[in-house]
Amino acid sequence: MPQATVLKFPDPGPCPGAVESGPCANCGARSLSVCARVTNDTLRSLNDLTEVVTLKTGETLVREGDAAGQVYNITSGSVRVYKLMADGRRQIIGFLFPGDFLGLGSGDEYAFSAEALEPVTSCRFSRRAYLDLANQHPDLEGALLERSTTELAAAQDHMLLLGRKTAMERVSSFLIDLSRRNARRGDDPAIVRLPMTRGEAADFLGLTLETVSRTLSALKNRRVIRQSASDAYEILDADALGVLCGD
Amino acid sequence: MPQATVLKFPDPGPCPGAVESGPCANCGARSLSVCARVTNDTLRSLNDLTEVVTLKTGETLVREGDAAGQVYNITSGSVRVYKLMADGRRQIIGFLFPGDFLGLGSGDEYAFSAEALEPVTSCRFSRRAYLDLANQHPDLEGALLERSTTELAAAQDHMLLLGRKTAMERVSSFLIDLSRRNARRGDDPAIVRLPMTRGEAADFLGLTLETVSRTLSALKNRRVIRQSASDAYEILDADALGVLCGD
DNA sequence: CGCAGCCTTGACCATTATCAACGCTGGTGG
DNA sequence: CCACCAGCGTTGATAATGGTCAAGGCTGCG
Repeated sequence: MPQATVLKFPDPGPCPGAVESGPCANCGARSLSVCARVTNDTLRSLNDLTEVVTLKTGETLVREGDAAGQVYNITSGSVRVYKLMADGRRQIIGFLFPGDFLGLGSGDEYAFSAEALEPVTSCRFSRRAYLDLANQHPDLEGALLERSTTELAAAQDHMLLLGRKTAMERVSSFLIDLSRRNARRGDDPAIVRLPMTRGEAADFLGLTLETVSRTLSALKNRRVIRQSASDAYEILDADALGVLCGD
Repeated sequence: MPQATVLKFPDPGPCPGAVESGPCANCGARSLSVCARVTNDTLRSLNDLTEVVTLKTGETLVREGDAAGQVYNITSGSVRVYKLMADGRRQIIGFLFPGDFLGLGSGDEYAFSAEALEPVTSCRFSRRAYLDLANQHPDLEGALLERSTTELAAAQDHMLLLGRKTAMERVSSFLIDLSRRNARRGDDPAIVRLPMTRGEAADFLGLTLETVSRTLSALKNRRVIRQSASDAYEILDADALGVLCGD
């Protein structure tokens, strides 16, 4: 089983939620995730209980059923979060990118597993300590609730996708979603990177890898997207994609 | 458009979360939903901002896109929560039964609509006031977070169902889920009531109404379930159902 | 250079959707 | 009071979307 490399967090380093692209433009703290609501004072407290964790491709962050003791904030790379059925069928619940949290909304045990899709760096801290800290900092508590609300809304959108959308609508929605997440992080929304395999995209979209491949090919043939790197597509016609996604 | 009947809450009446079956066995408060964690003092404060709302079949509790000003706690009846696509395709996000909350984990706007599946009574209170109160009562805040965690876990289970399960596995999982919810409310887990139409069950399970009907017939023919009323089934072989549900 | 892993494409198949007919039930109005 | 009708449920026949199986190509790494 792969083991994570653990480095002690340098003091005074970036706060949880910091990303490689640097400090947040709004609050000056090096955090994309919580800056809008959380004071620098709170951020300093968070710093004290953080350690940096780096993982290689395929290494495990959390395992379904394990005690939910830790929270991660991704600072670089990407992560797959998934559930397995007894016979090996896999549903990927979501992909995490820099700025995203893992494990905040868990009960006593993680209800999912999470693995690095590519080399990952993350800030890890105790979930208990984080929740205690949130109790003392209403601004952090608010950010936490807002975060879980966003996550739930995304889950509901994904239920609509899985339950009612066609293959073309699913793939189009996926590209739009990735593009929007780029925009939120300050990356180019026209260039969508797909760090996951076709099989992983399929397990996220409720399809097979062949159907994902065929559908991407169809979008290429229609000149809606263009392959701009081995793992990236350029969106040529965002309007068409918006129509194809169904909503 | 149907209009809800609004009655002023009688003082000192049941707290939000109360159900018709009476007070909670643990804390004495008439609440199924928050009793495990919330003090009677907090409950009294909640009482003050509550009004009772009754709805007839088909009436609307909240509409997707409306300002998320109110929270509901269902005390009797059942509710469908759903999202629509532009062309009318519907994904039902979940069904609510007595003790369930609606609208707690919302942003500025509701991301879904909700309608009464049958006559409903509920306690309604201001979301803002509720969140403010939660800020002052750590026990309530904790209950709130726990609730949103549970909801998220349920959403993730449902994603697995929608993305990866067969029709038989979906219907079996659905029956098991309803049975478990019965047990949690103190009802008989062997008798599952289906207050929704086949079409509504289908829109929840990502199937068509015909497939739901056929699958229930197959379960009847296999003597796994038995129709015990026009809208209820008895689970004859819970073990078989457990195998059929896939996990 | 060769191999492993991933991607693409084709041919065929199966699960589930669609279309259709008909039965049941409960509510309404003659 | 009974007949009719609307809405729901069941079942059958057929169709289509996406899955399965298979072959071959590309890329990167040892």
